[in-house]
Amino acid sequence: MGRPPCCDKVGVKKGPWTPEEDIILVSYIQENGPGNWRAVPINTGLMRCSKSCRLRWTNYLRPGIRRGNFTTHEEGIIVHLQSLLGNRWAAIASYLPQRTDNDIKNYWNTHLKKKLKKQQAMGAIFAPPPPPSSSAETAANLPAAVHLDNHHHRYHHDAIAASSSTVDHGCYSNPEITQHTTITMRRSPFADVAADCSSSSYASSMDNISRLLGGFMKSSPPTATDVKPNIAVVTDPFMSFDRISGTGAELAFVPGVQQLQQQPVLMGGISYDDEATRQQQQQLHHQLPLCSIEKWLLDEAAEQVADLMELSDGGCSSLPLLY
DNA sequence: AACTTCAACAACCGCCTGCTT
DNA sequence: CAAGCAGGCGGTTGTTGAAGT
Repeated sequence: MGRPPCCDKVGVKKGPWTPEEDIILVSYIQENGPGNWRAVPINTGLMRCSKSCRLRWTNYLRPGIRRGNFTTHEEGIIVHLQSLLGNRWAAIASYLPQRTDNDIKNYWNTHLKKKLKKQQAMGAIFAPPPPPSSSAETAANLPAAVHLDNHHHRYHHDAIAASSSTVDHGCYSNPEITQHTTITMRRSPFADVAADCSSSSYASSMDNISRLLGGFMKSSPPTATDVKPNIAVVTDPFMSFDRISGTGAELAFVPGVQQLQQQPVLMGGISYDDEATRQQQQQLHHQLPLCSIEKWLLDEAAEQVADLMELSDGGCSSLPLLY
């Protein structure tokens, strides 16, 4: 037979989470680590279903999440990836490690969709036909799994993970994680978590309640699960992480970062400020075989989109009809 | 000041896949 | 091998605050 039922729906609380519930959940995860969500409501006494607990943790409570204030660069990435992958928000979110799929999805639905609609309307009047380097062409270079199978998008992460070589810089390594993961920069779970977020409602103003719990997870050895929020990997060494600066660690950017078993680490812990380092990065970059989508991410296209989006913000859009 | 409309986003719902028993 | 659940994902709804009338 199968597993016992997750949680009976009778007596399950719905609606917004209270600070008390958040603290209970965070405290529990602090002790036991994320995972085994079925046990969470049972052991904590929370009148929430396991799914709700997981969602609350994944989208709002876990350290390392940035909320709101999407940069133009991030917008460009989202727009471009959406044009390639469709509404596969988890896949898109894997390229923006500090963003959750839910956040990206909401941002798309409330901001970007309108923005693009507007731009399309403008483009229909003013824009020339799409250039040869349109998304269709780019998509043609992607691994088949990327654009063929909507229900198996996780396989494209696998494909990416498998196609990406790993480079051991010896900065940090976690034996708990598979051989894919070789280096990460340890980052304080609370380092600038949502530092610049400002919101009035509880769910947003408490956008990371774990900050309230000093030393969260500090004592716990990093496991395959709890390392996730603390690391990030850079596949694009020249990607602008302007809004992430000051965190005390270089951030990582990795396909499938949300899926633990898929965390190949390509680079880490390197400053891109000086030219020597930049050349070093370029060398490294050339040494690393990248799969198509990563190559694409390194392509100028994303920047072009970002630039165009920026232009369009000024009210004079000439965005090519990529979408 | 009161009411209506709009925007933003948190959270729920249902489906799918893979795993456990 | 099959049944059935957990976890993950995307779509959608509900709630709240801001802006407009």
